[in-house]
Amino acid sequence: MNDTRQFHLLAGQVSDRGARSDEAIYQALWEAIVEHRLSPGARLPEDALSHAFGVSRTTVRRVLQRLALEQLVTLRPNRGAQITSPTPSEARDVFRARRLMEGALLAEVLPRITPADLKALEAIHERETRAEREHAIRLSAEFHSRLVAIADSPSLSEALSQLISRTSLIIAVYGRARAGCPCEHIELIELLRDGALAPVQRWMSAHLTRIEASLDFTASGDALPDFEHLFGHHREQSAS
Amino acid sequence: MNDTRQFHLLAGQVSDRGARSDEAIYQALWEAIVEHRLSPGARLPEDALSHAFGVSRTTVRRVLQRLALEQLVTLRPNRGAQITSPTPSEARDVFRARRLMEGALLAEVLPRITPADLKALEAIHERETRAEREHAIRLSAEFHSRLVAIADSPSLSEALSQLISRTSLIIAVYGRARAGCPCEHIELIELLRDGALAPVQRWMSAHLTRIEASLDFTASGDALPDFEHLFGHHREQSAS
DNA sequence: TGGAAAATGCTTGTATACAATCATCGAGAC
DNA sequence: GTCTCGATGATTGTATACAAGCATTTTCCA
Repeated sequence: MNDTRQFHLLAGQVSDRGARSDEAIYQALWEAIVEHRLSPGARLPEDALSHAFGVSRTTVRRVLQRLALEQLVTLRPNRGAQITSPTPSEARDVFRARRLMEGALLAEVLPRITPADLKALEAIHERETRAEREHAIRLSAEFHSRLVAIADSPSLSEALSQLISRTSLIIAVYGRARAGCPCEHIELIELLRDGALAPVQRWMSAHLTRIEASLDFTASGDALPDFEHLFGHHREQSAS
Repeated sequence: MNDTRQFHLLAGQVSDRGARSDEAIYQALWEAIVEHRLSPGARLPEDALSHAFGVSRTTVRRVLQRLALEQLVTLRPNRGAQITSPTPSEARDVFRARRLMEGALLAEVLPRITPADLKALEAIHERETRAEREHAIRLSAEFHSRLVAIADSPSLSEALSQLISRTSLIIAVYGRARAGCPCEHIELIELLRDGALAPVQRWMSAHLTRIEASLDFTASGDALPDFEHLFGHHREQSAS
């Protein structure tokens, strides 16, 4: 019943509609997914989204396809889109991939890191500790993204960003307590300041393993989120 | 003048049209790009493609968006799609990313490799040496894809596959002689058989660096490929 | 009363129509 | 003769219409 209002709050964030609204809609959905306001398994009817964002289904569909290629939503033929529920094996794969990539990337990060970078990471960590649960999850992802960005390799940054987003999804399904303890990140900053590669790599691997170990793969994780409360009303009934 | 016929030959490969033609069209375009039958800079008019493949622009557009997200084609607003011409800095980044990822991945490959895997790699190498120039490029990409697949990590395989495809694009623009000497791959197979990690990693890094070093970054690389000869005529004028 | 089959409603898949934007070509003025 | 401005053609961007598919519910029969 009235799916539309569920997404309206989401659409509220979208200011510049009209020209190139794809990016805005993508951002809104991406944040909602990463911040766990949209739970895995949630259905994403094109009609409701198009109405909420004030665009046609064509535009919504394009954004959904992009999210699907990034594995954040699953597109089943004739069944529509829903937030991806990673399987346990997919989850383990993502952590393995992250351990490998982030470990290797740190060797590129360390020689390039500047005091400004450390300051930026500290700032994110600071906000992490203060933020609400939801924002903390996004900020934790932002911390890792920012870290790998120091390596200055667009290809690797993008690949890892996708893995990081998917991690948020995994935590949404299998996470018990909070996601990987943001408090831990301060330890990494100290190690980065020291500048020794091996300890940094060891810490990162352990960090990711700790998060993975904190998961409970027995949970099912099928939920129907409350879209109405999520995105609020973007415009009344509208339409001509 | 009649762009349509340019793509018809491409469409000829697409047998199962109708239900879920996306994958077939994607494959056809992907192969044409990787095999250098479609050169960087080539424009991809939606109308011509839709006519050649016998589908609507909607379907073509979806495939083009996917290729764009994989960085194989570039989508400029109101200007349409064209095969991506990687910049020199993008090219260098791809090689750096590949050195890093493939190097790290080999540590995962080596413990898992089986005699069957070695046989499969040998088979690809065999076909590489016999194939025409065009197919050799695709087979070289396939060799690397197959190699990383042994690590059994879907996430990493997909990420690396994209980098490998982009490498083909880079060679198309900046390559002088043939792409990285397929003959070299036999050396890697021998090293893999030995089973020592360090030499394998060293070889791979050197292999990629050799390919990169063989490039000429002074070339511009703007060309308009002959679509008609490329894809042939898929169906006459058709349409109702 | 329980199960199965059919019908209805809703959602997606595809194609097409119309509007907007850009590139090209031509004409005119300096 | 060259440069600039205007018009025309082609291509893309968006929205909508229609058809096809799935899910649910209702109804009928055992």
